[in-house]
Amino acid sequence: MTVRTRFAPSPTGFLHIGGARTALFSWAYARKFKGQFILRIEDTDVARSTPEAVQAILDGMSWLGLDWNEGPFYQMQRMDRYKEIIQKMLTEGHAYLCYSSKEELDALRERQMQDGIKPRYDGRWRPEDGKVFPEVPVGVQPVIRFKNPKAGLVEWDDLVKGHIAISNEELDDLIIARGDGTPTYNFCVVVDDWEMGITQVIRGDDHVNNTPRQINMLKALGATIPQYAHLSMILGDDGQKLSKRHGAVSVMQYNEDGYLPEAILNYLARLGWSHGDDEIFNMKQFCEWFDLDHITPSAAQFNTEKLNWINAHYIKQADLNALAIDINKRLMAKAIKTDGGPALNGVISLYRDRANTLNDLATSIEYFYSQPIADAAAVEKHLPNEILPIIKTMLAELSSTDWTAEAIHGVIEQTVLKNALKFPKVAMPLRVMVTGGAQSPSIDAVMQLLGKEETLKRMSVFCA
RNA sequence: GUCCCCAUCGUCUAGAGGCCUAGGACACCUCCCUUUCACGGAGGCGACCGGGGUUCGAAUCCCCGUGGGGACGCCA
Repeated sequence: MTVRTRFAPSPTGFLHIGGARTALFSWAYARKFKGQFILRIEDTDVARSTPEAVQAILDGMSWLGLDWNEGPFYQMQRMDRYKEIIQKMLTEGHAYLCYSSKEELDALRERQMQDGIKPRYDGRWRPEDGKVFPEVPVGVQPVIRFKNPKAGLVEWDDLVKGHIAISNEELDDLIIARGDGTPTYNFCVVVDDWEMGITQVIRGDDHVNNTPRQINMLKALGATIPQYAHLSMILGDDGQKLSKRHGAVSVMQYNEDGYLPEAILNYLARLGWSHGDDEIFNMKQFCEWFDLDHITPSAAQFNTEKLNWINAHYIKQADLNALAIDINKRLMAKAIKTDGGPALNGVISLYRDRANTLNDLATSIEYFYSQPIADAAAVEKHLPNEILPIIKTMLAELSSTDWTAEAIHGVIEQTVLKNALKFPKVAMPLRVMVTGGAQSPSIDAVMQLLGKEETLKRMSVFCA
């Protein structure tokens, strides 16, 4: 049987890191088995779903390069089909009308909590032999409930967590259609997973408790039951749960922050899944290696430090021209123009090994394209007055030097020799004058790239 | 409260009864390289939640405890 997996986000917000990993794993599983990956938008919560969120999810997926074979399917467009099936369940006795009001149910729930039992619907409108029902209240739009089996065990072999069994006594008759007739999540998932022929449902841990209900509905419908794989959640950097209020950010934020999609993907792949000691691998490799057997059942804490390390790795590997285009954009966003300045490719080559993010990289090379503001502490430390005469002499010598790194290096070395100094005594003042700070790659390489005119100009400012 | 799940270095993880005096990676520390800072290289620090079993032998299997998490919506 062909593997068919799906990613089924609800468009109530952006694609965050947890959703991205779920999508990645579902995608990789389908790719590994040459199957299909399906994207389905679960937008039945009309009040909270927005077209902006749909777009944000699509953007996130495409930035990461997670492509799908079918869809996106929108559940709101499948209303007719859901209603048809609900009608069928009603006729077949798998579902029934319930006239309990929300207030009534809230009160029930509260009482049950107080009594220390699991809150659940008590089945007051559930049709049973010889049962006498209360009078049907007027003006109440009934909801439709699934008639869950009362006894027995629901069990499945979770591909991540192993065998799980839950007693039907723990389950109540869940609502499958609201008062206004729109079907609810648990029902739509069941119908869609069934009709879309999903073979492996790979989703978040928070759905474990929905699984037995879904299996019961699948059984009532005579549907094939897919395999389930429940992924543990991703905790924030601080070990706390990610939520809208705390730490959950859009994957697109990582784009803005200067992370490469390859790095995010590679990092996410290793969060909760492993292949021996392998740390760095591309998506082609990942799709070959990926399996559900090596997924950790416990929650994983997000670690930005490690992400940074992986990102730095991919920056070193990245195509130089692509890097230049990206960095140029980031500089432009800060109103720094690179045309007319030193060639970006050269500058980036000099700096790419030192950056954790593209933003770091962009920031570190800003001084090539705009006047640096000299760091006062660095000036104080590396530019003592007694060095100025030496700098002046060097300035004169440099103005008649061929502008190659070797020639520049030669001038510095001669100066060092003539004045019986250590190399840094001359290199550091130059670094501060030219870059504005005390850290940079080889100063001769920097000066060469910056250009003769600009370098001498920056030096003379300090010699005035 | 009830049900379900989880538990190896600070973090991500390897580990499917002997290969484990527990391996790798990030971070941290030391040294080397060096023109500063990085990069890179070489070392180092650092963990099987506790208690009972099972077994010749347990990080690995079982039970209990403890701790953490999730679910209990006319949300998904």
